Amino acid sequence: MKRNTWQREAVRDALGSNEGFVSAQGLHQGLREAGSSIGLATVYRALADLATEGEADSLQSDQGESLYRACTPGQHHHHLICRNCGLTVEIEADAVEAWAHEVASDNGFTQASHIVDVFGLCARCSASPAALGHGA
Amino acid sequence: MKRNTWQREAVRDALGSNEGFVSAQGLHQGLREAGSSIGLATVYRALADLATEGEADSLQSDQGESLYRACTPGQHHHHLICRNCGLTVEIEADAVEAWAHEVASDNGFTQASHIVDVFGLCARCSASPAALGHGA
DNA sequence: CGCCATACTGATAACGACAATCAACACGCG
DNA sequence: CGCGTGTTGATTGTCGTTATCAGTATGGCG
Repeated sequence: MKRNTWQREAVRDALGSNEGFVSAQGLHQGLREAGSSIGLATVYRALADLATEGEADSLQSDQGESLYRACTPGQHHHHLICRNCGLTVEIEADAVEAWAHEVASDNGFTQASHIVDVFGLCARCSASPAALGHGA
Repeated sequence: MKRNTWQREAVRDALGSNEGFVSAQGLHQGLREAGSSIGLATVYRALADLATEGEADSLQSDQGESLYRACTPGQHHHHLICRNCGLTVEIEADAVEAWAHEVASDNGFTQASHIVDVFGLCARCSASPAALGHGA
């Protein structure tokens, strides 16, 4: 049986109140700082569950860290992510979906799935080179 | 000065003689079994160098492992990867490149880059359900 | 309302991948 | 041949994630 725990809710809530992708550890730290006594392992579990149930999307950062973000459930979409501030925009890509399946078929592949994410600098970060953090 | 060592060559060679993506540790193990006395750290270094120089492509496995594969140097391309046997086909996707930049621009993003990989089952694995290992 | 079974929690240990360390070494050059 | 230095490789450390396991809270039921 699946129980209804405040911890699960806390993670879901923290995820929903975040604009970009967050790491499990970052989320845990944020919750702790907000006064919660939630455990790290629980955050990992909750995030894994959320991702499995389709309520959260996950991707891997450059360093191999898993990042999570709340997403529109039951809808296939991709992400446009700001490399600097983490701002994330959900994007749809019917054309890309079609292309992926076509390419797969052309090569005899079946059961095609795909990973498609676009990284860049959002308008604000593009306009603020100083914020890029590589100031000499 | 950059030296010409047999280790670097061994890694490059091992990478080239492999059809799909390999993990650093897998490659190291393979070289060891082939009689080489190359060290694990050296394999990591060589792979990182190769990837930096554009002679190898890298992607992250589901478990967060970094996988490498030899690729056509200096050319931007993506991959169609068999989920079962690892067979990899290089694919070009001008349309997707254009789409990615367009979507980024539409949302005010600059310096767009993207991750695009397609997974599926290759013709052989599609025809051999028994090989999928989850016989039920 | 209180009890019980059990799913869940959370601190910690284990684990795996990877990076850093550092002495020994080999390559290339004079 | 001998020197300088980039490279190697065994080992250690770091970091993210998962497993462990006893304690706890949840929710159904008497």
